[in-house]
Amino acid sequence: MLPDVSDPRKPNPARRSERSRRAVLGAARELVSEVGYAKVSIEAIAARAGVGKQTIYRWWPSKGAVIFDSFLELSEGEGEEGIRLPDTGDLGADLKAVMRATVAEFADPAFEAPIRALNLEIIADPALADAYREKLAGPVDEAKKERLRSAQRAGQLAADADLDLVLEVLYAPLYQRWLHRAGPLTPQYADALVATVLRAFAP
Amino acid sequence: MLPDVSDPRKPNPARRSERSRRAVLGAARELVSEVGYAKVSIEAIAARAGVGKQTIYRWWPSKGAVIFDSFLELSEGEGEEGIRLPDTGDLGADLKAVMRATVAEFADPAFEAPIRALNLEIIADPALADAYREKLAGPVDEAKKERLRSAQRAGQLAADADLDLVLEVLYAPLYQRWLHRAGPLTPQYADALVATVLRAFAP
Amino acid sequence: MLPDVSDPRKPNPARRSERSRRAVLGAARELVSEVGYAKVSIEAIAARAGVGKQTIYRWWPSKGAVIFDSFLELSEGEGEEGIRLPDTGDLGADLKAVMRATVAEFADPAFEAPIRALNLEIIADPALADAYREKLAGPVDEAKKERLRSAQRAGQLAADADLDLVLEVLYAPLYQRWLHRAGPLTPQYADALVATVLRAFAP
Amino acid sequence: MLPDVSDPRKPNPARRSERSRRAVLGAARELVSEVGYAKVSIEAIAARAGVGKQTIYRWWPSKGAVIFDSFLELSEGEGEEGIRLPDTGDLGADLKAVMRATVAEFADPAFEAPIRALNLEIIADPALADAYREKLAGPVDEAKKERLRSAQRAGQLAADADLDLVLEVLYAPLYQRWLHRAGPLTPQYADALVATVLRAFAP
DNA sequence: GGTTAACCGAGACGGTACGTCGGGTCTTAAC
DNA sequence: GTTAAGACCCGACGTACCGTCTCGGTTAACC
Repeated sequence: MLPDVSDPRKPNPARRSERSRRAVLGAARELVSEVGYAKVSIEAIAARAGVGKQTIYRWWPSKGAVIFDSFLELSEGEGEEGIRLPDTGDLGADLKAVMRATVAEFADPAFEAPIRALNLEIIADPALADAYREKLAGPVDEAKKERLRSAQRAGQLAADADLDLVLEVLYAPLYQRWLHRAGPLTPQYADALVATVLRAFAP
Repeated sequence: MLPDVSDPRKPNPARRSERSRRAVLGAARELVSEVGYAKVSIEAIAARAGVGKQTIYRWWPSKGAVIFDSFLELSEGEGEEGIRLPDTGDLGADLKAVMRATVAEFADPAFEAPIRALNLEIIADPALADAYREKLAGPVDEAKKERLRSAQRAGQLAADADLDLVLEVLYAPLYQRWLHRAGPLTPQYADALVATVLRAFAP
Repeated sequence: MLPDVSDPRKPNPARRSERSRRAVLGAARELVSEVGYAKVSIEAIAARAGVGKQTIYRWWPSKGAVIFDSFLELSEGEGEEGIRLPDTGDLGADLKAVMRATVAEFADPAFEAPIRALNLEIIADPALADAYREKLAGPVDEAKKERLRSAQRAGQLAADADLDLVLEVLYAPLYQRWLHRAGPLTPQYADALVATVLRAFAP
Repeated sequence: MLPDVSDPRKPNPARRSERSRRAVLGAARELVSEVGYAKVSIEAIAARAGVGKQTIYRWWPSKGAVIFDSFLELSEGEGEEGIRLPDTGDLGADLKAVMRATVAEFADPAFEAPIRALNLEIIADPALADAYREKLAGPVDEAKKERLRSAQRAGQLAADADLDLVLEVLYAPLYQRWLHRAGPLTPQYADALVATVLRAFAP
């Protein structure tokens, strides 16, 4: 057997220190909350984590990747497969509940800084965008689509509706408002989006 | 009347060098296209523009502000009041044309770097976001709403539709796809968005 | 007749503002005392004096020249020709008095900064060294030599003694000690120097 | 024992790069010769040495200290204990030889710039003055005093003469002339100083 | 007594260097 | 062989001054 040909001095993950990994991700999370994404430096993460800079460079390709991983870490184990939206049989009511919760989450100033940081990374770095879609957004979107399929079966949504499009029409306006700080995020706004989608994709 | 109390050594705009201003904005524009937003440095802008660094720091608060201004500069005088959307009387056809053009613009790799740069700034800096909405997005949005009002009068759009919401539903999904590189931007996608809006906000 | 060939836009001294001249020299003096020679900037002198920078550049070739002039100003009118050393007939006693006074002056911390500044300039700039010898040191040295000649006539000093050398042997050790901070400047030290000179140049 | 409380992030000298140290001192030496002390910048030293600026700031407190060190380096290993003045038994002859050599050295234009630079630093910075006396002047002065003691034993010099004073009377006039460019440095001048000292401190 | 040339204050300009921060690489010692 | 530690080279930061260059506004000399 040939030795790993994609050689470039790859470290051996088997010997990786779990202790250091967690310390780095924890420090990254703290620092993003404290000083904001732009002002976080690898130097500071290493110092806070009590870790050599090299240890960070060895295992992550960029500052963005570290911080992204620190978000991943948070969301993991959250439900383990178990992400599932409420299904009372009334699509409108269920969507309103979910959208109002989303609006509330975005409006929480405590989440402002880290979520914005996460989005800046994703926008700037295609690789992170892929990882985001696969690891974070993907499972959630799948759960949402599952609820929509249930609605289709119940005759509350056009059977031929493009579910990706439905989700985009539902979430993108909210996302854009928040991203651009273009207006207030209120429960009424959430309701309006749900109403719009129900009308656009009625059977 | 008191002499401007917010003293901190403000420079006198009357003596500002127009020559330097244009050189800086031009250099900023070039550099963003060449190396991308993140890698542009004030140092490089000053060097390229043949200008002292202090001249930049004197008139702009941040790198983002310089680059933002360089975009503003581009769009100015573009229409001078004259932004107006086509109005053939057929809202669907007109919107499709506009949306397809927008899709094409976003897909053009030459605009990728600068537009992404602009968006990163806007997302990261509330002050720039305000300026963006007022100076760049505002006039365009107003023109779009004007077209929608025309459609309302023609009975092609619900008279009580929230035009801000209409625009968001129309553009935000497209914007999000592009921002997250979440899928291809095709003419079909543009058409689908138009169809969705027409259905959602039908009279 | 040719117009002044050494043309380079010489300003006309007749129109020079005496007010500005004094303000500049005063500010220079103050700043040297406050922050030390090395940290004085032309910018600061101009600001303190309430004068445009150009006004300084118009009339002085360098920072050193300004500061040097500020010293000249101080010493002028001091005696107008009238510098004369005490002559009681006892050379030893007279020299001791003068040397002890000199020692005391050098030891005064208030004079430390400015005198050191003056010396740094003189050492670094040959032109200023010439001006110093002519305008400041010259008259004083001449007065000292006059006293020595009186001593020669009185038979207290060798008639063929090289008076420049005598002065150097008297003052240079003191000067060097002060300049290099190589030891304490005491009245005893002054006395020792006088004794040395009297022995070396006894008739 | 407490760990060095004067904490401020002191670097660890054990890990210091000898390569960088020598490169910096070499570059400093060259630049002083080429452009003169005042025009040497830390930036230029770093560039010439192929060294990061931080490496200089890490190990030296000021430009003066770097340049001073570059002189120290030169004089080291020069004699290793071995500084010793000629002792033919004839103090006058020996001193004349030494003083004439000193005069010749000072008159050499190649040494003018660096030596003047060294002196400016010493005069301006008390810390460097101390280092100078201890590391450079000290050993040489001790050798000179040794020769003088030998002369005292031989009855050529007053047994109670203050040797520090003797050295000052011998060297300070010469030093002052050179520093102020106050006159020519000739072998005759050297002889005159020796004669003066011999007379002043004759037994 | 009115014109005009100069000096004046102010301060923006293109630059150089400052001293600091952080990036990413490399070395050392400890485990 | 990975780790914590941290020195290294490098590039950029934002600031301080440099010496030059307009600007209006006095001001003194000459018409």
